[in-house]
Amino acid sequence: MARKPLTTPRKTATQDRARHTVDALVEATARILVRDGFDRASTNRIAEEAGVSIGSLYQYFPCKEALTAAVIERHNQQLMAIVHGAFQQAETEPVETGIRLLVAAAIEAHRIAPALHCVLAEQTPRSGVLANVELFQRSAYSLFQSYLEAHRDQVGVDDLDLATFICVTSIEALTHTAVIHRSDMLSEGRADELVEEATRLIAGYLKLPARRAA
Amino acid sequence: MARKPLTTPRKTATQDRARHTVDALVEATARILVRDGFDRASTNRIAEEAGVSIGSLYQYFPCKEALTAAVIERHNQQLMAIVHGAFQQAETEPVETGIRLLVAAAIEAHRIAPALHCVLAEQTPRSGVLANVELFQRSAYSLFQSYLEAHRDQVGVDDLDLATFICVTSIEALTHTAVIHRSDMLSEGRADELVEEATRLIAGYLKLPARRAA
Amino acid sequence: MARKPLTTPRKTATQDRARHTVDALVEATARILVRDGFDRASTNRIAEEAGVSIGSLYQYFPCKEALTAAVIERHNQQLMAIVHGAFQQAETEPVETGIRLLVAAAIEAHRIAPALHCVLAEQTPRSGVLANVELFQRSAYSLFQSYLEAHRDQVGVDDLDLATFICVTSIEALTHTAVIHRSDMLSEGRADELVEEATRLIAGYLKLPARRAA
Amino acid sequence: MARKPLTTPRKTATQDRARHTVDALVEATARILVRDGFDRASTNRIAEEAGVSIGSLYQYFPCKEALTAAVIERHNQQLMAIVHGAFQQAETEPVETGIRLLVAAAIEAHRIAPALHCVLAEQTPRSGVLANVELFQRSAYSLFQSYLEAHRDQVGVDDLDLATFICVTSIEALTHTAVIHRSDMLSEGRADELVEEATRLIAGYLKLPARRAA
DNA sequence: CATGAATGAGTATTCATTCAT
DNA sequence: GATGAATGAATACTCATTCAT
Repeated sequence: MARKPLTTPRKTATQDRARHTVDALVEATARILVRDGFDRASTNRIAEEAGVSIGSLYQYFPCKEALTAAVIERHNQQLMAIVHGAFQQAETEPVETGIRLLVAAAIEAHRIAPALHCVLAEQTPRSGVLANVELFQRSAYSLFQSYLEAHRDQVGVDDLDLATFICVTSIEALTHTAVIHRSDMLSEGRADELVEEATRLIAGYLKLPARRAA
Repeated sequence: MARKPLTTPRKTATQDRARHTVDALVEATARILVRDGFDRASTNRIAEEAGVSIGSLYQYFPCKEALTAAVIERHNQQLMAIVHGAFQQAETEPVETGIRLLVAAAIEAHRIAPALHCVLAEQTPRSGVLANVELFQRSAYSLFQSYLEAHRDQVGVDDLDLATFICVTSIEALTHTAVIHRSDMLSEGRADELVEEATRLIAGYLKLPARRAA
Repeated sequence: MARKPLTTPRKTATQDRARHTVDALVEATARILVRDGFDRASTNRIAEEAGVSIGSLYQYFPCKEALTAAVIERHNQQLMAIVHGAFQQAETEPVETGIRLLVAAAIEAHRIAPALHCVLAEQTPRSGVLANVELFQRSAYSLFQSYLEAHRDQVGVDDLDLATFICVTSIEALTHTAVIHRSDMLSEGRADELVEEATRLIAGYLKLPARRAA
Repeated sequence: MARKPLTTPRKTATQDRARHTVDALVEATARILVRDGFDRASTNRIAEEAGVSIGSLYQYFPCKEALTAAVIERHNQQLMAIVHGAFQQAETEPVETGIRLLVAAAIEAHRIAPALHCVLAEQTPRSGVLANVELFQRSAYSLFQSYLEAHRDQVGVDDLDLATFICVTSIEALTHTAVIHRSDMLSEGRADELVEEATRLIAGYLKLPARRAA
C-alpha cells in the first residue's frame, strides 16, 4: 500500500515531442495487450514496441500500472463518447425507444475494440490503481439514473437506485457477454434480435406497475 | 506405480498423508488467492502457507495452473450444489415463484466465498486449464434452458436460446455485482428487495407475449 | 571428493528377486539414456521405467552415478567379449591379417549398441566414478601391446608403448567416428573399404622399418 | 532500437561498457567450465564469477547454451588460426614435411587451452547450438581434402574422401589423446618422437600404392 | 531530456536423496 | 525388504525499475 505510486503521468506533455512519445507508449501498450496478453506486456517490450527507450517510458509513466491505466482511460473515453451520445438521443424519446437506443449504443461501444476490451476485462487485474474501469460504470450509472428520473411518469419503479442497478448491470452484462463470448449473436440480422429482446427485458421491467402501492 | 501389495493399511495410511497434503495445498491456494491476490500467489508461497515443501507441491500438481484449477473446481462444485438444488425446487413451481427461488439461490451461491469468487472472477486469467470457470456457466445455462422448456406454456418467448442467454446472463450479473460490489444491497431487509426486483425483471420478461405472432 | 560415494552395488544380489530388480534397473537406465538422453535420466524416472520404487533403487545403487557406472560396465563387458575374441584369432595370424581382424572387431563392437555408445561417449560426464570407460581402453591397450610383442619380428617399431598408443588410438577413433558420425561409411560394401584402408594405415605403419637404426 | 542520435561518443562509451560485460561473461564461463566442469556451470555462478548481475547476463546471452557457444566459438577461432597457418606452410612442402607440419600444428593447437578443450570435448553436450564444435572439424576436413588434391601426384589413394577421413580422424585423435590423457608423451624430447611417429603413420599411409590397380 | 546498461529479487520447476511406515 | 511421500537446494530465466552517461 504505502509505496503505491501514482497513476497520473509524471508531467503533462506540453511539448509536441513529449506528447508524441506518450501517445506512442499508450498505443504500444494497447497493441501488446491485445497481441500478447497482459502477462507478456513488460515495460521493456512496450518501450521497444513504441520505439522509445525504457528510460523515456519511466519519464512519463511512474510505473507499469500507470500505462495500463492510461489505456483504460482512453478506452473509457471512447466508450463514453458513444454512451453519452445515446443518452442525449434517448432523452427526448419514449422509454421503449430510449432503452432501445441505449442497448444499441452499449453493443456499439463494446464493438469499438472488442479484443482490447476483453483483455482489459478478463486479464487485467483490478488491483489498486486500475479500479478506474469502474469510473465508466459509475458514470453510466448516474446518467441512467438521471434518465429514469426524467421519465418517472412512464416508469413504475419506486426505488430509483435499485432500478438503476438492475438496468445498468443487466445491459452491461448482456452486451458485454454477447460481444465477448457470443459473437454469433451479433451476426447480421441476429444483432437486431438481441437488441429487441434486451429492450423487452428492460423496458418491460420499467413499465411494470410499482410493487409497493402502499 | 510399482504393483501395490495387499496390505491396505499401509497403502491407506500413506494415502491419508497424501490426501492431507493435497487438501492443505488447495486450501492454502484459496487462502492466498483471497489474501494476496492471484499475482502474488507463487508456488513457493503456496507451499509455505500449506506447511509443505515445494517438492511436495509438484508431486501432486503438475504446474501452477493445476492448483488454481483445483480451487476453481472445488468452488464450482459448491456453487453447483446450491444451484442444482434450486432448480429442483423450482421445477414444480409456477414461473414467478421458480425464478424467485433461482435468484435467491444465485445470491446464496455467490455468498459462499465472495472474496474467493471475486478473485476467481476478476484476477484469474481464463487461459488454458482454467476455462472451467465457464463449465459452471455452461451447466447453469443448460439447466435454465431445460427449465424454460418445461414451462413453455407459461412463457411467451419464441427463441429459447436467446431467452436463456438473457435470463442467465442477467441473473448472474445482478447477483454477482450485488455480492461483489454492492454488499450494501444485501443487508438485512434490502436483500429481499433485490430478489424481488430481479424476479420482476426476469419473470416479467418471460411472461411478456412473444414478439413474433407472425 | 570426500563425500564421493562408492560405485559398487550395495549388496550382491544373492536372491533371485534382488538380481531381477538390479537387472531391471540397469536395463531401464540404458533404455532411458538412449531414449531421453543423460540429462533427462532422473533416478525417479529410472525407477518408474524399471517398475521399481525409488526406495528400492537406492537399496541397490548408492547414487545416480552408480547406475550409469553399471550400464557402462555392462557395455564394456560386451565390447570386451568381442575384442578379446578378435585378439585370440589374430594371435596366430600374420600382422596384416591380424590387424584386419582387429579393425573389423572394433567396428563390430561399436555396432553392438551404437545409440547407447553415443550417449555414453558424448553426454555422460566422465567425472569421478565414471572414468571406467577408460578401463576398457586400458585393457585393449595392454592386449595390443602383448600382440605387438608377440609379433615383434614382423614389425619395425622400436618404441612399443608409443606404437601401441598410435595404433590403439587410431583404430578406436576411426571405428568410433565411423559408427557415430559417418554411418554412411558402414553401408553394405563400403564397410569393407573402411576396414581395408584402416588396415593399410595400421599394418603399413607397423611394417615400416624402424626409424632408429642406431 | 530507438534511433541513435549522432553523438558517437556517448554511444561508443556505452558500447565499451557492454563489450566489457560480454567479455567478462565469456571469460568467466571458460574459467568455470575449466574449474568446476560443465554441470556446475550455472548461469548464476557464471554471472557471479564475471562480477555481473544475472540480469546483465541475460541481456547479452539469450540462454545458457549461448554462453557455451560463445566460448566454443572463441576457442575454435584460436584453433583455426594455428591450423590455417600450418596448412599454408604445408602447401608448398613435400608430403612428408607437410604432414609433419600439420601434426605439429595439431599438437600446438590442443595445447592452447588443454583443460578447456577437454571440458568442451568431454563434458559439453553437442546438442543444438553447440554443434559448432564440429564446425571446426568440418573445416579442418575440407582443408585437408584440398591439401590431398593438391598433392595427388605424391599420394597413392584413390578414394579422397575416405583417405581424408582416415588422416584427419587419426591426427585429431592422436594429438587430442596425447594432450589430454598422455601429457607424459609431450615432455621435452618425447614430443618430437610423437610427431615423428604420427607423421610416419600418416605419410606412410598416403605414400602406399593405391589398393585398386584393377 | 533521452538513453540503455545494469540490477537482483522473484518465478516456476526439477531431482537426488532420505526415512517413516 | 520394499514403498513412496516428503524434502529443499538448485536451476534457468524474467521484469519492473534505477541511474550514470
